[in-house]
Amino acid sequence: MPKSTREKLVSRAEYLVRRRGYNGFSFSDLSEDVGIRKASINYYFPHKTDLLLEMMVAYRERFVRSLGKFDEKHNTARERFKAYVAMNRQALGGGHSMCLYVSLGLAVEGLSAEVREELKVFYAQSMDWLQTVHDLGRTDRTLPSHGDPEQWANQVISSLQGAQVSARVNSRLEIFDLVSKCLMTTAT
Amino acid sequence: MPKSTREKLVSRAEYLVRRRGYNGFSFSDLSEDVGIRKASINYYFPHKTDLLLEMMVAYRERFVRSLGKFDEKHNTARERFKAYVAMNRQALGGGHSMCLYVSLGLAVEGLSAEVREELKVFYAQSMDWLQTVHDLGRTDRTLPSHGDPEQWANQVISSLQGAQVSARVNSRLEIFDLVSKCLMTTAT
DNA sequence: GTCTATACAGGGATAGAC
DNA sequence: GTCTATCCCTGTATAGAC
Repeated sequence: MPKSTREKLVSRAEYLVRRRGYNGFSFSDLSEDVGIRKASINYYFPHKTDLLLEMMVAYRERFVRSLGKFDEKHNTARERFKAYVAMNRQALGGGHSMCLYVSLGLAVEGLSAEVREELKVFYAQSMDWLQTVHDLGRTDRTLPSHGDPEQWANQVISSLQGAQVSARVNSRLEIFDLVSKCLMTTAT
Repeated sequence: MPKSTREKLVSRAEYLVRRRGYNGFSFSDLSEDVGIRKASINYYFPHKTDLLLEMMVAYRERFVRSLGKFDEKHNTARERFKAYVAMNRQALGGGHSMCLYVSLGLAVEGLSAEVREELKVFYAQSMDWLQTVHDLGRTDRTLPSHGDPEQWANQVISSLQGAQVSARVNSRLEIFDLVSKCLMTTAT
C-alpha cells in the first residue's frame, strides 16, 4: 500500500523526534527525508505543533492496538508481559531512537497544554493495560506475585523508560535487557 | 560568598537545561536570567557547547562529592541508599526540572562526541558507587539481598531516571516515591 | 498539491568601543 | 568585563503562481 505524502510526513517526523527530540528536528530535515519542499509541509500541517499532535495520536493508537493483539495472541500474563517488553525494546531501534513518549517526556516543559494532555493519556492507557496483566498474573501465577497493581505498573513503565535512556547513553543495548530481565523475576 | 558572573552563568544555564533541555534554552534566556547582555556570554563561553561541558563537569563533581558525604554520614547500606534516592528526588525540583544527565540522556543524539563521553563518565561513576553500596548491603544486611551488583545498579539508575520522567509527565511527584519505594523492598 | 519567493523572528557568534 | 552593533544562518510561517 503506497503511503500518502501526509503519512510519509508523519512517519518520518516521528522517527526524527524519537531520535533527536522535538526541538532537535526541523521542517528542513523533514523535507529532505520525504522529498518535498519544506514550505509544502505547511499545506498539511500549518504549524509544527499540528504535526506533533497528529503523530502522537497515531503512535498511541498503534501502540494500544498492539496491546490488544498481545491479549489475543497470548494467554498467560507472563507471555503478554514479555511481548510488552519486546515492543519497548524494539522502540529502541538498535540504539538510535526511543519510544516517542519518552522522548517527549523530557521536553514536556515548553510543550503546549494539548500535547501535555496527550502525554498523560498515553501514560494512562499503558498503566491500564499493565494493571490487567497484573490481575491475570495473580490468577495464573505466571508472574512473581506483586502487591499493588498501580505500584507495579508504575515501576514497569519507569524502569523501561529509564532503561531506554541508559542503554542509549552508553551505547549498550544489553543494559535494557538486564533491567527488563529484573522485572520478570522480581517480587514486590 | 558572592558568585562570579561565570558561576552564575553556569548555574542558571544548568537550571534551564534541566527544565527545558539543551535545545530548549538560548543565550537570550540566559542573559535575561543573569542580567547581562547575551553577547557578553560569549566572553566566557565562545560556543554554547563550552558552556554545556563546563556545566556537566561541575554537576558531576558536585554529585560525586555528595556520594562521598553519604559514605561519611551513614554507616549502613540502607541509609546511604536512602540518601541517594533523596538526592534524585531533589533533582526533580518539585516537578519542574530533572537530573541534568537524564535531560541530556534524552537528547543524546545530536550532541558532540565530547559531551556524549561526559555522559558515560557520569553514568559510570554512579554505577561504581552504587555497587559499593550493594557490597556493603550484602555484609550488613540492611538492604534486601540481591544477585549481581551490576544488574542491581543498572536497575536502580534506570528506575530512578524513568521515575523522574514519569513524575514530570503526569505532574505527580508521588509516582517517583512509589517507584523508589519499590527499590528499597525488592529482592532480585 | 507542490512549487518559488519571501517575510520575520530567533539563535549563535564576532568586532570593536568603552 | 561588559556593552552596542551587526552578521549570518536557520527555523517557522505566509502569499501567490502553476
